[in-house]
Order: sequence, then structure tokens, then C-alpha cells
Amino acid sequence: MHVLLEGVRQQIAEQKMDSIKPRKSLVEQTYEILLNAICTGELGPGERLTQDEIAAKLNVSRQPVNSAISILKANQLVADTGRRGVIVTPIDRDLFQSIYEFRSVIEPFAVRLAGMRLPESAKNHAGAILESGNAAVRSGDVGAMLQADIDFHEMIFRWSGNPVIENSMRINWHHIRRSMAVVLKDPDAALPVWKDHADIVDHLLAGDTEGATAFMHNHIEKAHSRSRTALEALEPSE
Amino acid sequence: MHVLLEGVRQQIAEQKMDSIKPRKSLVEQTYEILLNAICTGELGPGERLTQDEIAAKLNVSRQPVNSAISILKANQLVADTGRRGVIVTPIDRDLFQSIYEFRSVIEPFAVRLAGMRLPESAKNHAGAILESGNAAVRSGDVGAMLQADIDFHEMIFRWSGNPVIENSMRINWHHIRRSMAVVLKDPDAALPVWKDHADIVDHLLAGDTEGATAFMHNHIEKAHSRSRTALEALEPSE
DNA sequence: TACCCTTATTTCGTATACAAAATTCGGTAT
DNA sequence: ATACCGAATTTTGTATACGAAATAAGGGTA
Repeated sequence: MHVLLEGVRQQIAEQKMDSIKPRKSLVEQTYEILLNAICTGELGPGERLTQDEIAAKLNVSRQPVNSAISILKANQLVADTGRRGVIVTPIDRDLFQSIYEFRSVIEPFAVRLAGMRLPESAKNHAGAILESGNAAVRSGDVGAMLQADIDFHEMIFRWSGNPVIENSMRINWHHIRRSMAVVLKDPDAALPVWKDHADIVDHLLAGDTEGATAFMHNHIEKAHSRSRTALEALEPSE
Repeated sequence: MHVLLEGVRQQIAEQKMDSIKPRKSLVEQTYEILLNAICTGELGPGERLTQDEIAAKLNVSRQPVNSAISILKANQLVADTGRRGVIVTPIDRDLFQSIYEFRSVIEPFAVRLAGMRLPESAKNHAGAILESGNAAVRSGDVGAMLQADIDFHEMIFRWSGNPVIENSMRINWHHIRRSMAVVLKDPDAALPVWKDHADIVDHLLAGDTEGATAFMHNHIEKAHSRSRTALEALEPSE
């Protein structure tokens, strides 16, 4: 049924310890799998999640599935429906607007703070991110492009030195991914995005904080109107 | 042991249906009880949460407790400690600073939006909130004062018409409550707070959006410096 | 044929049970 | 007395089991 959920048991079984971290619990793994399925659209808006089905697919018991769904519910990614189980939250265009309205203030603010607190590693880090972004654009892989975009903006957030900014955006990224997976059909629009990113970094590294802030503001506004028109074209039902 | 947790079984047993809503699940109730215990300081920073103990105290099984803790973990209110269970996240003064830095931008922005989208019910709603705030100050109940303060700011957020703003602050309120429960020993400082609130509302209702925005910015800055000095006085260990 | 009432099936919420991991405690050897 | 090793105890994570609620199905009657 859901392709991405197939063969997950192997991943869980392998459990390669990529770090010191204790291996992730089944709850965390189940959460991440479901989150990803929702964000990529594999689990579509309105679709029902049945615990038995998911548990069987992942070869785990219903218990971790139940906990994972509790977290998804707390993050507004699924919603209670009357009495029986949960459904994937419908994609809400108004929410999308609100997220960009929010970003239009938060992202320039993050740039301004970043200008004051730029770490030494900034130049190297930025180079790597910009490179991976351009590589993603060349590859044409929409998922990779989205991830690179998120990575770029989270880099700015981290430079800002204010963890609350990154935290406040974490949930929003999920919703953005969900909408973008629908919107981002033509990758041609992705090229100017990375030109913007490079401009922002250049001005930041050159010490022109205010310039970089203005660039970021402009960048968000452009992204907003671009995706808005794409969404409207997609669903003409106003 | 923990007084606030006592007698909860009765609350759970009563289950008076105050609305159409299906009665809350044990997971939700457990989550709220634990959240409240953490925010009021009854469960102190660093304290360990043992599932058996909590389950026994609440007369429920470990299952809902486990799920509730998963959500607390996702909200950064408890943290994994090595291998055995979780502890209440230590109060982080830097996080507190970051929250106020964040608010210094978000709250004025919310006021600006509210000025553009003020609902008709605003006047009545504001009157009730301001009244309950002053009542809380008169009563001297620190918890009630905190709740009234949160209610006021959430009212502004709702007026802003942007749900992302309110969502992004939801977790922050928990941390603010936690720190404030420590700080707010002298309620004398609470009076000017509600003068500020009244000023903001007055200017908003009079159509002076920019004035209200400036008042809000000033209000947050004052609250920030006030609580910062209180915190520093409390823990001189810089 | 359409509607309603009764029964069967799904599916969730919660409790209980079991096994693995980690800590603590006690005993022995140096 | 101290350090180290092993058994007993805690405590968690996960699986299984059970009961309740809601939907779906089926049959009888108007």
C-alpha cells in the first residue's frame, strides 16, 4: 500500500550505531517514519491512520505506534476525528500564508542577530551548504532541494545564537515540506533561490548586516508570493 | 511526596463533561498534570520521573504515563539521562534570555497585525481580561497573575489573526512559567505590568496601531530587564 | 423498497506481563 | 580498608490481552 513504509523492518533491525547515541527507541523511529510519510505526501491529507495497520507494516506492536501518534497529534500533524482514530491534518492554505507572514519577521531578525554573533566557522559552513544546495538544484531532486533550503535557513538560525528561533520554526518546516511537495513541480524556480542565499551570506560575511537583513526580507517575500501563486494555480477553488 | 499530584484520581474519576468534547484521555490528563507540576516547580529541575511512581500516584497504568512523557520529551520539558528514565530539564537562564529576545520582535509584530485585523468583540474581550488581571494582582496569587498575563498576550496573538504566532509561543510559556515561579516573589512589580497592558489596548482600540506597537516593545523590554535582574539576584553564580 | 433495530466487527484506550538494561548492594580478595 | 566482581533489584521499553465504543452489517417490518 504505502511504498515508503515497506521494508522498514530491516532498517529497524539493522540498528547501526552511527554515533555514541543510544539507538533510537521504536517510538522515535515510528514517529520519524510517519512524519516523513506525511511530509512527502505519501500519507495524504485526510487519510486515516489505523494503528494496527501501521504496526503490522513496521513489524512492531501497537504500543510505540500509539505513542508516536500522540506526538504527531501534539504537533498538529494529525487530528482527532470524532471518535475513531486520527486523520492526517488537511493542508491549510491559510496556515501556509501565516507561516510566511511569520517568517517575514523572524528570518530577517535572525540575520540581524547573526551579523552580531557570527562564529568563526561561518565561512566554511556556508560554503558547504551553498555547494550542497547548488548540487541539489542540478540533480533536480525536489526532496534534496527542500532539505538543502531548510539546512540553509537553519544555519542562519544557528548563527543567530538564539535557539528559540530554530525551535519555533521546527514544526513549521513540516508544514512547509508538505505544501512544497505539492507545489515544487518545476525546479526552474529553484535557481534564483540559491542566488539569494549566496547574496545573504556574502553581505553577512562582509559585515554588512543591514544589507543582509534586507536581502533576507526580500528573499522571503519572493518565496511567499511565488509559492502562493503556485498554490492558487493548483487549487483554483478559492 | 508531591502534594499537587495527590487526589488526582478523583478528578479523573469524576470526568464531568463540561462540553461536547469527548472526555480527555488519560494520556492528555497525565500530560497536563505533569506539565503543571513542572511549571509550578513542584517537580524541580533535575528531578527524576519514575513511571511506576507517577502511575501509582495517579492510579493509572504505566502506559499513559509513558506516552505523556514522550510528549514532554518532544517539548523539551524533560530530557533523557543516559539510560535510565528522564529528568526535568534544568532551568536555563540563557534560554530565558532567548525567549525574551524572541518576544521583543514577535509581540510588537502581533500588535501591528492586530491593529489591522481587530475583531468587533475586541473591546469586550479586552475589558474582561484586564479586569481579571487586576483582580489577580489584588488577590496576590502569583499563579493567577501569571495565567492572566499569558491570557492577555494570547488575546493579542489571537487578534493578530496569525495562529503561527500563538503556536510558536506555546512552548515558551511553559518555560516562562517555570522561571517566573522562581522569580515572582514580590507582587509589587505586577502593578505596572497591567498599566502597560491597558495602555496597549487603549491605543489599539483608538486606532493608533504604531503607538500600541511601540508600547508593546517597551513593555517586553521592561519585563525582560526586570526578570533578568531578579534572576541574577537569585543566583549570583554567574 | 425503504427504514429501523439488533448484532457482529473494527479499532481504540488502557491494563497487565515479560524481557533487557542498568544500577545498587554484598561479598571476597588483595 | 579498598577495590573489584557478580547477583539481586529497579526501571524502562515493548508486546500481548482485554474491555468499551463506534461503525458497519443484516434482517425484519411497514
